[in-house]
Amino acid sequence: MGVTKSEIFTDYQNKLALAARVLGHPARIAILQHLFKTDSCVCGDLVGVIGLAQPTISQHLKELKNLGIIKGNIDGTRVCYCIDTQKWEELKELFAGFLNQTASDKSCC
Amino acid sequence: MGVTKSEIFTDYQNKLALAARVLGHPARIAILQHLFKTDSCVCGDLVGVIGLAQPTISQHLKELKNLGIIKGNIDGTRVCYCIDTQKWEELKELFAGFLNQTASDKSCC
DNA sequence: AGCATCTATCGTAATATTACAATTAATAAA
DNA sequence: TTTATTAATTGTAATATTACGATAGATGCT
Repeated sequence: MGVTKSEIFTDYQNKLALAARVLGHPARIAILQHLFKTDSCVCGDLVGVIGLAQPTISQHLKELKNLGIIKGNIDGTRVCYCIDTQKWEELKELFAGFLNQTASDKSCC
Repeated sequence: MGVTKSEIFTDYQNKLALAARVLGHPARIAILQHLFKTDSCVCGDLVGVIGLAQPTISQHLKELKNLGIIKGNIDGTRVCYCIDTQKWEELKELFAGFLNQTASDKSCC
């Protein structure tokens, strides 16, 4: 086999796992960090900043766009990217709801 | 190719991405939810709860253990699992530090 | 129009992940 | 000691991911 059995899990479980998987690559973390750091639209210098080939960066940007947390805007021959602040808040809430769970320390473990 | 170029990224980027990737499967989300929900040691009923084969569950548990967020404790023929609350707090901080970044809304995007 | 620049897509190779049957290992119970 | 029970490991097939060269598409410039 080798294909995740999404159908046996809840929508929440699938949604959270999908979001986590998109964050699960250092290049995508680096891209997001750079977008926050410049705090402006980043137009075309991502390849130089990250250090991967242009098609690879394009592929990572596509996944971030698919998740919805970045937006692209065509500006001549360039494309400018920035964080979708609305979607970022939603992502934050999604993770917070999961990570803020608390467990009591049990003697058995 | 096909192998992530970890060496071009920072330790933080690699660490966060690794943690996110471990959370990036619905079965592992489901396992963690179950551990929190029962708020006690879960001994042996995970296969029935999640709905995947025993070796598959064992494999997912191994990844969660490798990340350090769950602990296992041998109890006769069974193994009891629970959340490592210390490590969970660290994970929470790791994600919070990243997710709490804010961006201003820019007109270009 | 012709050329330069930048991004997306296609094709493909290498590697990683997911799932499970079969087996092994370890303890409990009879 | 034999048998039952439970978890981990091994082996393997199917699929997904990652990376990049080559190419295509779109816009700007001369």
